[in-house]
Amino acid sequence: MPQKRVNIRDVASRAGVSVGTVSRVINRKPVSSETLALVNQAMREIGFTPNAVARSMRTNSTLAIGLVINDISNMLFATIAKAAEKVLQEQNYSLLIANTDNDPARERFIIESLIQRRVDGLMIAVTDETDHATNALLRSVDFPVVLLDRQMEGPFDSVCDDHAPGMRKAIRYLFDLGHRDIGLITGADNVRPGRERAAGFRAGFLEQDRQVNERWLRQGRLDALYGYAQAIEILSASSRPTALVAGGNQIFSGVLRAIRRLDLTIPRDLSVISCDDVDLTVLTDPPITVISRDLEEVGSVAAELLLRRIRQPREDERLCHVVPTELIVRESCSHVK
Amino acid sequence: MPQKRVNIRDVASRAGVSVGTVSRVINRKPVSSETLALVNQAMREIGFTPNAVARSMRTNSTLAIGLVINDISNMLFATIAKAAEKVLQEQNYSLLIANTDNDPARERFIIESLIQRRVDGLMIAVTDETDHATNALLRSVDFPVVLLDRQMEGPFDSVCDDHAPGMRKAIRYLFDLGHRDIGLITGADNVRPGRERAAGFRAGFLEQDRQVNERWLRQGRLDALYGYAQAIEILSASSRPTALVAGGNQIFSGVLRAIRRLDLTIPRDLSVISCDDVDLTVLTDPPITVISRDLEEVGSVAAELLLRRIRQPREDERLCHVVPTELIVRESCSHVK
DNA sequence: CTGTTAGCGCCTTCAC
DNA sequence: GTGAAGGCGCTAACAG
Repeated sequence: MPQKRVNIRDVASRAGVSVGTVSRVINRKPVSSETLALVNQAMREIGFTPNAVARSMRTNSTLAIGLVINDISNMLFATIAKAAEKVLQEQNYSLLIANTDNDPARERFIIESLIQRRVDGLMIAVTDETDHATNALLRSVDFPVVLLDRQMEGPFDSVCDDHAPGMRKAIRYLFDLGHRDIGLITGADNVRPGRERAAGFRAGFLEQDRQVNERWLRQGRLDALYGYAQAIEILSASSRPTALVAGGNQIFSGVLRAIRRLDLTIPRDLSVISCDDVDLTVLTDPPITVISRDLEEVGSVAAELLLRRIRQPREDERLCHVVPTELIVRESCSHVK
Repeated sequence: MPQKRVNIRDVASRAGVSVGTVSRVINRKPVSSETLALVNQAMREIGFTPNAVARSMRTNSTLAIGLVINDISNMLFATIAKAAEKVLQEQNYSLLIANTDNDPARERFIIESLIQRRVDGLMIAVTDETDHATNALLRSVDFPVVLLDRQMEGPFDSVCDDHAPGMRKAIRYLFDLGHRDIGLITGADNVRPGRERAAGFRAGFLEQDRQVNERWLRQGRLDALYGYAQAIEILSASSRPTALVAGGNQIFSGVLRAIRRLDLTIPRDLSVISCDDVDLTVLTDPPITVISRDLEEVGSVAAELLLRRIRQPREDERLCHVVPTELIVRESCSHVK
């Protein structure tokens, strides 16, 4: 573990030039080819590595971006993170990832820590869009913020998925198959995916001049446990829907668990549609019909939006990139009657 | 976007104290209760946020840890990352995540960037344990490094999983069921999980005084595409094994795809064992017998090891925490004959 | 093209 | 318990 306390000044004296010249070499500014060689050699000889902390301090830019999400071990966020990191890495930015675990207080703590670290930008899927403290904090920030499938008042760009239209397509599809008794389990209204999916669900029924059965519309959380509990409730009641939509990839995992537990067969006993295409929906038997979207697009567009805004922080209107949603029909839904 | 260019000096003059005193308040050093209140109020009034970059520069510590992996969208790494981040967050450390995409050159680039950023520590699952350039780079580093299920010469702590014994248990289990024709698809020898799983596989056969059928032992990569391709080859040959072990969670995904494609039924046509317990193995039908380990332990122990070493960088011998492996029997294997 | 110099914001002696 | 001063490593402005 060689302690490298070598700095630009050491390089300068070793190469017989000034620190300014070394700095220029590091930053690829015009330098005579002789001094360039000289400096490069000196750097190699004494094992110099530029100190990004000092540079950040001086340039007032850290080339670091924060990503704040519930849980990186959720495939959804992991996929988004990967795509975002790819874009950032190409531009020499680094990605700081922090999990809020759905805790607003923790979320705020994380944001403050990122502020102190002077990140150049932030991508965040806030835990609760109606949380005023978080909103105030995000508004107070002096770097660009991109919301990941969230809506909040403030000068934020966002990448949003077209959940509602997707859900309508799904409902229409189910109606076409003869289903009238349809359930949906998804997140609460304080978070865009839950809100939009529920809205699309209602819109789908409206379009058919049908009433939503409120007992079968469950809006709470987006996690597997919630999906499991609600599915058990809905499916073990005396009368149950003929089709159930899992409004979220983790919810689907819970729903499937419930279906196995109750020993139901898809699609004989129950038609099922999920959101987000993951291994599980493709590889389970039968393969599951899903409302899908390009998650990598979410991540890479979010990163690009951020970089753009960092480079030209014009005060003009905020962008909202919407990612389309698509119904992929597989074998998890059957005709009714 | 209020530009906050307030620093410790502004706070000091606002509060009518010296910068030293403000610094003491920030760092919770003893200060008279009056000045404490004074300073706190001043900080609030002018909206002061400590600058972690400047602090890092001064204290020579960034409170940042790097995590270098192939692909954060691999459940394996996502789970590890989550557990590690939790531990780090509690200690006020932040986590920088970068994907190598299995590219050694990119991996080196990332490591160098982390060095320049002066991270306080690094967790890494190197792409290729035999890569000398990467090894040299990691040895040259002046902060602690923890290897994630990898082995390399050098002053590195590591967290390793007990793959070989787990694989032996699996083989023994299959033999007990009457299987003699067993295949394994896993990573190459230049990466610990692949090497250990293959070793355990061979050991299992040795223990039974049986020969491994080399046609059915495939060591290449740990991704789904490789798993798929190899499974197709093995399973569509004129004679095929009665049992197949997927040596990795992504490989299993590919294997399952191949099985569906060839329209085989588990366990009637083929017994299957996978490694790592994920949604897919639990929820597919039938549920899959797996060699499992506690992935969260991997992440949290790695973080703890790192923090320990950061706090006391004694030169004493390197630690290798080994995480046990366990065979979870489910319904994917049947008796033979 | 190159050298010199003044800080970036903070912490840490050292006096008081 | 508090104030003053130096410097962490680097970049940017200016002068040559």
